[in-house]
Amino acid sequence: MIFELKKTDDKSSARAGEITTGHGKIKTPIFMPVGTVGSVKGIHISDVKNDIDAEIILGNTYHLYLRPGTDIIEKAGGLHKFNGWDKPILTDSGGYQVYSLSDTRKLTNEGVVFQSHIDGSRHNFTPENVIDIQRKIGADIIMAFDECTPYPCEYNYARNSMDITHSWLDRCITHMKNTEPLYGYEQTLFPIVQGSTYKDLRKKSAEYIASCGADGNAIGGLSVGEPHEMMYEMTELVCGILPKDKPRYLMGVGTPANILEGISHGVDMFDCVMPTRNGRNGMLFTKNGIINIKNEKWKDDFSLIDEEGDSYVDKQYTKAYLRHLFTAKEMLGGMIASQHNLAFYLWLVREARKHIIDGDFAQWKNVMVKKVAQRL
RNA sequence: GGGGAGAUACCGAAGCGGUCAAACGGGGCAGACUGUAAAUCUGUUGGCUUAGCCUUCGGAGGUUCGAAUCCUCCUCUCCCCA
Repeated sequence: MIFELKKTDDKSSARAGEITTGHGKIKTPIFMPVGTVGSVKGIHISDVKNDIDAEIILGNTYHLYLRPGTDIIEKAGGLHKFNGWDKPILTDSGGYQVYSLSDTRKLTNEGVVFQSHIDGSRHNFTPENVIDIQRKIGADIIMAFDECTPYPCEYNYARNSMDITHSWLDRCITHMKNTEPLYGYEQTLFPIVQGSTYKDLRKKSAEYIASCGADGNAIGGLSVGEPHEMMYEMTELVCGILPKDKPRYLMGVGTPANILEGISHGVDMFDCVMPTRNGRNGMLFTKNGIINIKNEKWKDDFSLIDEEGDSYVDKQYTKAYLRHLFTAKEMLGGMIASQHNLAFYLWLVREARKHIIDGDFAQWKNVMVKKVAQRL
């Protein structure tokens, strides 16, 4: 994997760059749609590619391992062949499930035993087999196995968890070196900074991760309920320590405003379920603010979903019609909203990149952050 | 024509003397959602000057300290038989 910095902003830490992978290039900053079980929920792969113009999507180790099972993915020839997405894929390691499924798992220094949310069966995840699974999935970017700590989190728990995540990282790096990609293209490991909301822990973790010399680095354990200012503060602190010549990935973030702030602090990659999940639940993100399309006020608004939107759904359907679909519980409603939201998120990061290159990112960002957070 | 059942809030439907402004569904309205156990979940749903008061359980009377609940009459609906 190669990362090339194209431009750095004068008035902020924002950067424009380009990542080259075995499945093509990614222009940064980038938003990566989440496709947990191998599908970006509700969206055809052709629309992810041609309408939304996504450059890379996510998959999830825990979920794909449980279903359809690593053997099926391997038989298919990897996730790219299985779902038909021929651009880069990044897989999360299951570290987020250590957090989100905390009621049904047991964490030790060795790894994590999960009880399947599907059938209750027990499954052992270690840094080593998580790498093996991701090798078989065939992700271009592989995430290290970590614990995403909850918020709030006691200092001692956060410190101990960070130490475990670091030790797991060492084992991931070793295991990456001892294994080979299965499908003929390079796979790159991203380590993950943890440390909850404690500055000293974040600093220590960022220094540790920086010292590993990986081709890209991630910031985890944020956007789990902490105040936005805290998230920005941690992001800024960590980005100041992580190497400048490697891409930085802020995991699980976020709202359009979160993403713009993240970019201004030097983040290059983002992913979040928000455009799809909130879309399925009737929330539309637009450059002028947030719409709850289920609200009564849209019932006879026959204007287009988003006059300035890039997706064909924006010009194909009206707000009143989309509201009707939600009211009638038609699945097309969630699909349209998801597609609109993803197209908007991709527009947002492309526009950010343009402004970084043009040199007026900071002032553009300050205006946009306010606009996109408004309630319409 | 004969026999039977019933009328409760936006709709369906419990309640069968006080703890009933009335369970529970649905619908309506609003909110939440951040490396997806989510096409899910939560709140709210008579009015008002809201620790209280006012008006509501088909209509009109009545019994009772007290009625959605008991009695009388009326109106309407549904089912069965002819």
